Amino acid sequence: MSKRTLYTIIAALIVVGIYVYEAYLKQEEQLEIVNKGAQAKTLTNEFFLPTSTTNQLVHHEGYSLSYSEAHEQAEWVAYELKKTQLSYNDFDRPYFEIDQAVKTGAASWKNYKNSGYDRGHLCPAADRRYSQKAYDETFLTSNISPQKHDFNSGIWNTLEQKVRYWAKKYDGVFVVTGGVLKGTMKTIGNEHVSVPNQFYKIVFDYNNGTPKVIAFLLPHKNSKEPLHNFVVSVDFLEDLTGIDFFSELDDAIENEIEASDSYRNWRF
DNA sequence: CTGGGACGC
DNA sequence: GCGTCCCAG
Repeated sequence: MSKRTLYTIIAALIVVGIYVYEAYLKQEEQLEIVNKGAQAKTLTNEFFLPTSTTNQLVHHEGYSLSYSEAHEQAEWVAYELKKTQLSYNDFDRPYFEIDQAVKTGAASWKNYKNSGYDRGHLCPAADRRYSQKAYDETFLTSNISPQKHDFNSGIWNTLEQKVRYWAKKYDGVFVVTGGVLKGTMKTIGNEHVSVPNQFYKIVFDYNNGTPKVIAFLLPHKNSKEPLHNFVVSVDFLEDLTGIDFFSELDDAIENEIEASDSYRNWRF
């Protein structure tokens, strides 16, 4: 065998070796994502998770979500906000990243660039300030929806602050939130991210005597009306979205709390 | 708190 | 792409 042939063979082996090694690394990375999801799932109180109409559940450590590929955003994001998680840590805002745990491919943040719409958090960054990791995790593109800035910084922000107030007052709450992905919607970006015409939020107090729930449906525009003007029943939201929000909850409790659109048990 | 955009490396 | 600075609701 000539030296030249030998060198050619060695070079070929090196190329193949690199290729195999890269494939190995990629597989390890995928496994890590899957394991993290499984771990997060066991840490999540699954009984309260809504159903996924899109059959794509994603679990992160700080929240779970159901991703709608058709609308390039979550149909719901759900998380527990414990009283002990409320914190005044002031982390630097990271860059938004594509959520690699979304198998169909989460939207790029570039869809939002110069769109005129905010990258509106569904699980608010301020609700996950108990650790840098949890905070950064809210900046995944699976956790955002296009929102008008005056809405996001206005009545939506007010509602998010109210949730933190309730979490403190009632020693923790469960939260489910999202845009209503129905009807005719405008889209933004190359991936056509839908702009919801309404946003909802459900707050569940599970450990303060009798379980109680309050649900809001807000048009996608800012308002100076009081928040209680936007209270609806969970049943109403279920009819609107097709999502079953408390399917794992005891039926008797479920039926009672879902039918109510009263806010008499909630202090504003 | 909720976010945006411009500029330089 | 990342850091820094300045901006508004």
